[in-house]
Amino acid sequence: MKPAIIRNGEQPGESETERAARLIRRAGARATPARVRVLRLLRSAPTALSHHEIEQSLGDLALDRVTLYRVLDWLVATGLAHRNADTRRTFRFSAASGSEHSAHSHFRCDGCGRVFCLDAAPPPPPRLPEGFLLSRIELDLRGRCAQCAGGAQ
Amino acid sequence: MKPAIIRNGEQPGESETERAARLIRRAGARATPARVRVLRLLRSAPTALSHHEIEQSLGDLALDRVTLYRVLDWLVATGLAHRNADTRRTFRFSAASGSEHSAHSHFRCDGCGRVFCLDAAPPPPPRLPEGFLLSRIELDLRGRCAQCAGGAQ
DNA sequence: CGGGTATCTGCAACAGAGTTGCAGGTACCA
DNA sequence: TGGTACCTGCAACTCTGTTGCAGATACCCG
Ligand SMILES: [Mn+2]
Ligand SMILES: [Mn+2]
Ligand SMILES: [Zn+2]
Ligand SMILES: [Zn+2]
Repeated sequence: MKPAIIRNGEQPGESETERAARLIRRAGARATPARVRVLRLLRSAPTALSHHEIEQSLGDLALDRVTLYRVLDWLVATGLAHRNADTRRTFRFSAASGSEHSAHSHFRCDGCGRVFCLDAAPPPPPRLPEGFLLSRIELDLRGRCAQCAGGAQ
Repeated sequence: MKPAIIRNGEQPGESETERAARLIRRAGARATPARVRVLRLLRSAPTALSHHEIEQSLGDLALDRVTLYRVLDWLVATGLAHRNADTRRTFRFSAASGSEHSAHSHFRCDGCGRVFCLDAAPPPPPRLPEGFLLSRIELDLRGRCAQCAGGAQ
C-alpha cells in the first residue's frame, strides 16, 4: 500500500492541481507553477477575484505582480477565465465555468467591489428604437453583499 | 433695440451656455465656468467622452485636471451626466438626456460609445443570496445605435 | 450695488492599476 | 540529457483617479 505522497510544497488536493495543469496544456502552453496556481485558485473561488485578491490568496506561493498580470491575460485570451470591470474600475477574474458563461447576471457590491455570479434568468428583450441592433443584454445588480451589509460592521 | 452682448471670452452660442448654467443652478450648485463649460461640451458631444478627450476638447478653456475630475463626479452625482466604464477600464461621460433618472435602462453603443436612456420597464428583482441588499437594478443593453448600424458605414 | 461666506478651484503630492523592456530561468520536446 | 522557445522576475514607467489644503469667487443678503 503506497503512502500518500505530497510533492514539493504542494498542498494536498493534488487532483485539482493536475486538472488545472491539464487544461493549460490542452490550451497549448506550458503548465508552469504560476499558471497552475492561478487557475486552480480561480476554479475554486466562489466569486470573481481582483488581481490584488489573487495575490493575497496565493500567500507564500505569490507570484511577481507582473507575472500575475500576464498569467491572467493569458487565461482570458485562451478563454479559461473571463474578466469584467467592477464599479471601481478594476478588473475581476473568474474561471470560465466548464459549461457556458452566457446567460446569467452579476451582482456588484458597492462596499467591497466584488462581483457575484447569479443564476437569474436572462431578462426579456425590450423594445428598442428604430434601427438599433442588440448584441448583448445583461442584468446589472448593485448593492451590498452579505458580508458588507451584515452586522460585522 | 439692444445690441447683442457677448460676455467675457465666451463664444457666441450664448443660449446653450445659459441653458447649461440653468441646469446646474437647478441642481442646487454654483454655475461656475468649469461646470458650465463641461456640461455644455457634454451636451453637444455626439459620443461619450473620456476625461482626457474632454481636456483636449476644451482647448484654451481647459480646467485643472483635478477640477475636471471633480466636475465630472458632480455631474454624475446629480444625474446630469452618465458615466460608463469602457472596455479599457477608463470612464466615459455623456450628458443625461431624460428628465427622470430612476427607473429606466441604458443602451450603450459599441460603435460610438454613446449611452441612450430607454423607457424599458425595470425588470423584476431576482432572488438574491441570503443577506444581500439590493440598491439598484439596471438593464444593461449593448449593441449598435441606429446611426452606427445604419448604411452610413 | 458692495461685503461675507460656503462653495469651488488649482496645485502638489500620492495611490492604484496596468504596461514595457530586458536579462535570466525552465518546461517540454527531441 | 541537452537546446531552445517560452516564461518569469525585476525595475522603471504610464495612465487614471484621489486627497489635503490654501486661496479664489459665485451667490446671497442687506
Ligand atoms: Mn459571471
Ligand atoms: Mn439615464
Ligand atoms: Zn461586499
Ligand atoms: Zn453609435
